[in-house]
Amino acid sequence: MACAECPLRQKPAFRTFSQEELQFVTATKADHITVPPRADIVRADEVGGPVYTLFEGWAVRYHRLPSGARQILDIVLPGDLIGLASATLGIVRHSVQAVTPVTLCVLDSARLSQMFERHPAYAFALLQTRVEEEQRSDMRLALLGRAKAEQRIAYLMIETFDRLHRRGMANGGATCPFPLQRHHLADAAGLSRVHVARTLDLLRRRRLAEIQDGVLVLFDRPQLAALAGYRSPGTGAGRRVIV
Amino acid sequence: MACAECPLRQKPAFRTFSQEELQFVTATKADHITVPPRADIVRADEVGGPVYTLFEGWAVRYHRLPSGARQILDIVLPGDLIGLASATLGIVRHSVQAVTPVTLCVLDSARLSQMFERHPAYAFALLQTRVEEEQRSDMRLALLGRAKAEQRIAYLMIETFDRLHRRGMANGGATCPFPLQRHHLADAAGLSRVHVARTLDLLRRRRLAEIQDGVLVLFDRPQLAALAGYRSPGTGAGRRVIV
DNA sequence: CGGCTACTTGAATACTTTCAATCCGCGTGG
DNA sequence: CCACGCGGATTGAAAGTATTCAAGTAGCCG
Repeated sequence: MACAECPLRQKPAFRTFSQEELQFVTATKADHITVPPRADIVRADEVGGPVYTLFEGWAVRYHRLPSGARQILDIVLPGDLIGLASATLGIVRHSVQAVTPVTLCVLDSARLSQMFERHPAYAFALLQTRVEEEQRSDMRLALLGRAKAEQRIAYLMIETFDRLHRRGMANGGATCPFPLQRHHLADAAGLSRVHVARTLDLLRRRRLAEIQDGVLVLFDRPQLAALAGYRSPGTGAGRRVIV
Repeated sequence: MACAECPLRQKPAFRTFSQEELQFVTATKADHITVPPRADIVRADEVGGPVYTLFEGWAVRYHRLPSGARQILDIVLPGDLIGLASATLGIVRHSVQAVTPVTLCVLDSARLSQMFERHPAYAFALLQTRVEEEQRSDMRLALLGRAKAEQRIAYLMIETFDRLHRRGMANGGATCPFPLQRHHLADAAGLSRVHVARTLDLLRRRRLAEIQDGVLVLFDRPQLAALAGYRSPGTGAGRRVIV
């Protein structure tokens, strides 16, 4: 798959490239690989390592605590960058695990500094994307620190739905694929599996949303958003960078 | 205060500048202002707005939930950048509040894109700094999602101590200024004030650490770090950017 | 038909919050 | 100079919220 034909690039979530930038990215792409579910794409404390773009499938970025507990830091969706830390700092402190079968574009991380020299606008857009991620991360921080179980689950549902939607992966309505299982949600929301199950049950019985057979359905998005305190991201002022 | 003489720049936490970069920053600095405790430096949903460097004093970055609850997203220490989101995306979703009297360097945010064009190495270092912040943010996420109250407080103590230490603000030993009050800690750790008080009491009686009259004392750093699961950041491979 | 994994349910327990009362230090104004 | 008010800290008790432990169900695959 050549970058020029990449279907992801055309989705509203992503920035449009200049001709030169596209050429640069194409030259930076080194490979195209596949990873099975449950396999680690990146391991914490790994040194060096390439940068990837998730092309297809879902993954989770997570951190394992000394106690053995796991915290999912973010859900990685198609178009998201993986391993920027290893490219900039030389080391990652988190791991990334495939949830579904996953396809990755492998990028030559050594070319990152060249990108800064030759394509400043592109580099700036990369920074923008990081800042946006930071804002999402801030919301999750507030979620874990101050929200109740139902709010946490509701928020994750809507946020993920919206992220997919902007990538053209939510078939119009209020439905999208959702391959995460109870234990993924638990580790993402800072809850126990049991409590996640009860909370999902609650949301379903209130006719707000449900997850059934790998599909998320938002029955009542306005109420769900109100419950979760969710606000959709601004009017696409800064658009995401896909590398 | 001219940037060339800025005492912060020489601390180990910060990157060394080239002559041209220093000149650029000096030209970017627009003003030098002071803010009293409890005042907001940045307000959520503000559009535009300048970029600041915290020159002196402490501040907190926080997010207010619809419920009225507050989550402190990060502690802002001297040398930290404030308001990068407004410069890159044009809008911030968090607020920043002064904890102590605070002095700020005001920077012309419009020059940020020029920086990317003229000083790619500097721009790259800025990205590095963001990635480092992201790693710290990841740890806090894991803390709020999966750690017990004592671990949360212990972690915040050591991390903050270390950050100050690298800025030359922890007088050698195991002591540093700590102007945050119980309610700040509560909002940072996702706990109630009452529980923070009890937890601090516990840590003091176990002779691990205490906060007394605005001063943090780490009695037994190794045990405290073990309790919190704290790992000091790598061997300064990527150094922070001060703007 | 096992054996596996994901999910569900109930009860007991643990952790944290909320509420309420009290104390303390500090600056103000009588 | 001292009473007063205020914000912050402390303490005890009661109420929630979420976890853990323990069974038990359902679906899938060899």
